Amino acid sequence: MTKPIPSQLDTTILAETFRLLGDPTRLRILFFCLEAPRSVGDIAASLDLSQSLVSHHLRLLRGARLVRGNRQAKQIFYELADQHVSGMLADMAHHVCEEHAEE
Amino acid sequence: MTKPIPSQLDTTILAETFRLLGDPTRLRILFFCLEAPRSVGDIAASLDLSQSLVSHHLRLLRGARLVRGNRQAKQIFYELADQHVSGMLADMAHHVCEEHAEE
DNA sequence: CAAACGTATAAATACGTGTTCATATATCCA
DNA sequence: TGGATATATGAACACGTATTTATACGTTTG
Repeated sequence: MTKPIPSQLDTTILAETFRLLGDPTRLRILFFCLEAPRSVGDIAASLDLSQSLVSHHLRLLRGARLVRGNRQAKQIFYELADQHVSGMLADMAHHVCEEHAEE
Repeated sequence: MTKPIPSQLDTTILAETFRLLGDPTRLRILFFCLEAPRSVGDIAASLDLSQSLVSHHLRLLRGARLVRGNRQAKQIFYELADQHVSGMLADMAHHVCEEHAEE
């Protein structure tokens, strides 16, 4: 039940994750993949982004193990990789709505 | 019990918060203030940062209503402004420890 | 009031990074 | 195998931003 301060290293690692979540485009991609696994093309078309841009962002998200891609024929379907992340995103999506009500 | 996708605007707002959390220095400041309200000088000394740098970061955190400062004589003590944020940070601090155990 | 202390602001710089454009890799189909 | 589709990669650029240095503002105490 302690509330220890994370080490500087832990903090840096955690910040790295937050940093990735801190881009609107990436966050939109994550929320879109939160509903269901989505192909790169679907993401690009649905969010009105270039295929290249989506791919670049997915690479970063993959590198941080935030998303996970499954090849299905020509397409690759991406989904949230971690229960932690998807849970947190869902919470955040919930909180962001409440924020508007406050004050 | 729905799991709606946040609007693009909501996502941008949320990303703004994540972006602020995505810097190691700021995150260290937040964790340090999570334990107790801290003066700017205390933050700077304890985390080995310049007073100016701490002040700059606090300004950003204040702007996003993530921290809140109370003047006490010459010093200003900063603490986490929002229950949401402090709760999330505590969770994160918890998760980041678990991560190490995984795999 | 003036000096001292604590904090905030301004300007400048160095660096990272989001985006685009062009091209490469990979998988399927005729 | 060759063409078509889907995804990934590389280079280049524009822009934001974290940090430093110097200075200003505000508050307390002689």
